[in-house]
Amino acid sequence: MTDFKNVRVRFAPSPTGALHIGGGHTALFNWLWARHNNGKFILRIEDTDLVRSTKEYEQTIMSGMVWLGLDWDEGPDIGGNYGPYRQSERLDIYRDYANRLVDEGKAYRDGEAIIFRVESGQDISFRDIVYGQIDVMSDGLREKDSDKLKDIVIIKSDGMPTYNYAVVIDDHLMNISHVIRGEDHISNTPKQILLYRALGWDVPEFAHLPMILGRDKKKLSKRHGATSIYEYRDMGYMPDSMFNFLALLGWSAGDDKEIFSRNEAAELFELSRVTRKAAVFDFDKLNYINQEHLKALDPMVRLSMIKPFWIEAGLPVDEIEKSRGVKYLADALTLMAGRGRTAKEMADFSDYFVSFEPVKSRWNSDSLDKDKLKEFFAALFASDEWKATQLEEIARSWIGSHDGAKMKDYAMPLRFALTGMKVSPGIFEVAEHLGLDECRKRLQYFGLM
RNA sequence: GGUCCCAUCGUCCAGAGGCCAAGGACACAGCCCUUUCAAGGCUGCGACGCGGGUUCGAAUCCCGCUGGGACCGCCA
Repeated sequence: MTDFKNVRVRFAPSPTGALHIGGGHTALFNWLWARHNNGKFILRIEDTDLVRSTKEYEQTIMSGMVWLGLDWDEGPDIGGNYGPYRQSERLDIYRDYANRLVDEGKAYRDGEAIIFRVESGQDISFRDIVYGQIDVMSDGLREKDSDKLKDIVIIKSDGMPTYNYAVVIDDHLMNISHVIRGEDHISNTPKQILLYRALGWDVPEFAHLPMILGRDKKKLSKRHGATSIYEYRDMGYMPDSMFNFLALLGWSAGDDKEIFSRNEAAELFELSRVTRKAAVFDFDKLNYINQEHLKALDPMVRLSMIKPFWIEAGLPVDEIEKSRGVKYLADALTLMAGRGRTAKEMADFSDYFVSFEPVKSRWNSDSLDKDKLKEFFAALFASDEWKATQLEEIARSWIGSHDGAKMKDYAMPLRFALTGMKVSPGIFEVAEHLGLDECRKRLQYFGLM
């Protein structure tokens, strides 16, 4: 399966909406196959639906792909030897071949449209790389609720080609070796094969991909909530994680490795290992994968992922970066190790490193018995070094020498005063990182010093 | 209604006749660690839809049933 020469695959979205999960999944598998074989990944815009297609969506889809890390070798923006890559710019090509079909008596005109005649008794079976042999006879191409044979419209009355026709012309002319697309296209394939034959062309390899379903096992749609790739970005999922997660829907390398990079996936990917069963989009797994990537990230890169969410929350990130340095922020996130599954969660859980304001609004010290705490904090601040290990040591010995004192009765108030949260990394580490002055400031504010 | 596809733990995958009294991951439960929550470690729960074949032997092959899904548009 790896001996294919000159692999050329394409992702051919119609610009009628943002890049959604299903489209991203298809694009991803095409990219994987191209990169695995050192082939070409082509982006082709199928904008033949005049009323729904827009340039804005075309742009959005491209940025969605860029975000996912799917780079293409030929496309409307960068050109290539097989252009144009926008179907609306290939109209004369479709026209010419349609006329040829009419001249040969294989198609006829009806109104302004051109329609391909479907003959009965044609064996239009094909072998799919993932689904195997699929047997179909042309007699099965019927009109809905009728037993009439259904001819195929190839040029619409508005002069635009139909999907089933344009896809054949383009895939052939663009020298596509493998047509990799969603399983919902399996039943379109026989029609396209009829067209390939009428035109006298060889058919490419076909590989259909399993669908992605919602939790209710219905085709993923708006009803299931987020469908656009961008919505995931905004929720705090990172591109590497989305890539990793999507790659695992309908494919596995066969080993137990589930967390991997784009390059590792490209290296291991095999079309023959793609699953046939539709897969349910599982947020739990996505969360897990995102968390794993979050943990593994280089500190500076991690910071760049978290920063936008801090800024969105109105925190003075740039100010802190200037006064305390980027390393302070990056290290703060390293301290968060494993806390937070999305970038947004991690940002929310660590806001107190950026500003004291959110802490003030989250907590007050009214119900505390401050006298004992003040004694304890005074002991802490007497430390000759503001280091976590040292602070903890002092805390333990202070607690050991005070009858009935428990660590949590002192550590928790400290945690609340410093973070405003009942949950945080080890509180002495937090204290060390915040620094003596900042800690004093916070404790004083709460009347604990 | 017609054509086609699919069917292993709740979910994602492994399994391509004996290595499977079915393995991993997520989720869930419990324990350990512990100043909290995570992370980490350990344990547990949990599936081959049903019925027939073929075979010495079937999750794996065949048939039927059932259950899902896709398509049948001058949308893609």
